[in-house]
Amino acid sequence: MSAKVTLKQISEMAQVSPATASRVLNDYPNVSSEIRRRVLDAVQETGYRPNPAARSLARGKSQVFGLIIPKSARNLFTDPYFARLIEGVAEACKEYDYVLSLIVFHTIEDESRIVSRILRQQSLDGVIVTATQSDDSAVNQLLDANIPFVLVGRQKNQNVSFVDSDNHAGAYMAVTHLASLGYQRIATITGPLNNLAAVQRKQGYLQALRDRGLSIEEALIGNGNFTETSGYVATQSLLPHKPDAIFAASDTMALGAIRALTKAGLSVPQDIAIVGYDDLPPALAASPPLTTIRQPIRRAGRLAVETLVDLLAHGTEPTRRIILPTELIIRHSCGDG
Amino acid sequence: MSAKVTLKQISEMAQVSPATASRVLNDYPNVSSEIRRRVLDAVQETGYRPNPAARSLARGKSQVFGLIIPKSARNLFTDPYFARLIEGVAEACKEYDYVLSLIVFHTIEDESRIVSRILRQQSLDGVIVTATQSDDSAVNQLLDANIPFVLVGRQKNQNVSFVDSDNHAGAYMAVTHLASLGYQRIATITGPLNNLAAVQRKQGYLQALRDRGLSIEEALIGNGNFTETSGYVATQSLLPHKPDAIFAASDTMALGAIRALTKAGLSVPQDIAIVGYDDLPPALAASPPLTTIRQPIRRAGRLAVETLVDLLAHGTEPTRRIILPTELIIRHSCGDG
DNA sequence: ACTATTCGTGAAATCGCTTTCACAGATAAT
DNA sequence: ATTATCTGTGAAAGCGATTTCACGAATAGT
Repeated sequence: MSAKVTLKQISEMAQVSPATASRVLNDYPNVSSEIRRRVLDAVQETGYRPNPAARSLARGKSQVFGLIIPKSARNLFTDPYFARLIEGVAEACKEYDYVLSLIVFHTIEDESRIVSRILRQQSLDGVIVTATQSDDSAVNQLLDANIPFVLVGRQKNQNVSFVDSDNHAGAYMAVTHLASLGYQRIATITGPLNNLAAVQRKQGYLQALRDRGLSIEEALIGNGNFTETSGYVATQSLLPHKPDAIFAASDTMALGAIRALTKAGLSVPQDIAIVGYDDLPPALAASPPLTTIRQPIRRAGRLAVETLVDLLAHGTEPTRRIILPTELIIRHSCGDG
Repeated sequence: MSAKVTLKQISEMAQVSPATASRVLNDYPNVSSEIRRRVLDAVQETGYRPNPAARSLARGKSQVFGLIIPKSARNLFTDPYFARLIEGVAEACKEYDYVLSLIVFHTIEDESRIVSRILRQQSLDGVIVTATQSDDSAVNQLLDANIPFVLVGRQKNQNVSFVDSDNHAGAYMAVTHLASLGYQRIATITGPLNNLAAVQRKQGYLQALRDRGLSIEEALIGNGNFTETSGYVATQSLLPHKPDAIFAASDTMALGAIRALTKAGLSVPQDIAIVGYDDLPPALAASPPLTTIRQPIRRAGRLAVETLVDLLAHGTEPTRRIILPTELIIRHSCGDG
């Protein structure tokens, strides 16, 4: 029950050559059912599992996927977003029998260097990259190196496979919801605009305003960077312009907004309505519980893996573009529900 | 610059045998400095990196650590705790040149099965286990199988290496802080008592009460399970007994407590003081910002890896027991600061 | 009935690195 | 001076799979 079993032993037990045993294990077509059974029995009996290192060496594939989280995401790492994403990725990797290797950059030199190390080392079959900024060099390096990868969250470069949620539609939904409740002076707090998701949410906001016939006021657009503090600060600069509702491009910023409003003696939603984005746990616990946009993060992680598997099996062309739907979760920060 | 470089090529460039080249790469003592230089030069020039699969195969080690997160932690996975822990672990793994393989259980059958799969597969050099419950079978299996591992967070079984933070001292500090501010009827909301950390925090609470000469009242001890909701519920059952302060064994529960208090028309800290535990980001964003106990989670992750490396190098005996200090972070939920 | 395919199987090479063994030359011990 | 011990190095044997090649048997084609 203990010492490692090898293919050779299996083949002896089944009285076939290792070659044939290997064929059985890899589901090759041309093996007689009789032999297939004998081998499978031996495997069953011994609890044999192929040695991954040997297999990697012989096949020239590692059966490892890397999940790379660039330095720029460092502050975001405390964000439950990543926990969710990682969870989805880990789960799917396990299912497809890949080992998940987590690669977190900490310093900038890391970033440029590690990617090239990955290549030489030929140790990753594919890579999932998340939280890229518009200018991320990692993407280009990966591209140059011709190593299969998929992005979670889009990037400007059109020529890559990605899975993303529909930021534009999510923001549009949020703002439309506010408008339909009768709010007129709807402000927004954006994310950092070097992040494509942030840009798209902003555009969704603008589009909704236009479609609703509401005017766009520069003063009602505050800039944040997804952090609580930035939400707090942005809200303070928004207040003089008398918004009656705020669409924050992340829950965390929405929380900051609430804090600023409370401090200013305003109450939510009586004085100002708020919609967040993400539907992370704190949104539910906030007071009032936050109306927000939910994006299927875990599913995105899983799909990223599945896309990668697909890429490996069927080639990287054409690039896969997957956009997941978002939902409006109505709670109490808009005065309805 | 591209196609994979092998040891053989290096050895040819340096005009030595592959054996010697290997020696250089692995820092063996008996190689002349002349040859060492030649080999190193060739490595430099080609950007050679040993093929991990081949190395694993030859050495019989995988250079992979597993981080296993049992099913029981599932609900906790949204907890930033894990993000932090993973970050620490990932960082240290990278430093020590290990690949980190994330193993998340989803179903119970998973748990019992996967561990045994890990063994057969001989694919993990070591394992870090977190969020174990008192009765976790994974630990015993690992023990039986003789595979090196370290726990993050203690467990009842004394015979294992672990890194943990000082839960008892943390709780003690929190409660002592409340007592020294003059609070007399200090309640607590515990974590699930099948979790050793929760038990230890409760004991720290009790001890502090005793040392301060405060009486212990069963009615002031509420049971929670680390979730927001459980904090909310526990607080409601606590209120009839008129506590003037609450020590919640997690920030998340503290948030639930605040919600319950607010709903009951009580304000923090004027009516009731609160101390949390963890110092996760929401603690800062809460209103009022939460006084809490900070534990060095990321560091714990890093130390777990280092301990594992040590275990591998110097044997698993004696078991390593590392207890990290906690800090009291004073903010505004206790009426001071 | 006879050559041409297809099938099922085993022998052996290979993947890239580590490690044991043997050996010559240098150094130390007697 | 002679034998014993190191030292530095290379040849070659693994590590445990996969895969190519070859070959006899079975099947198909004419």
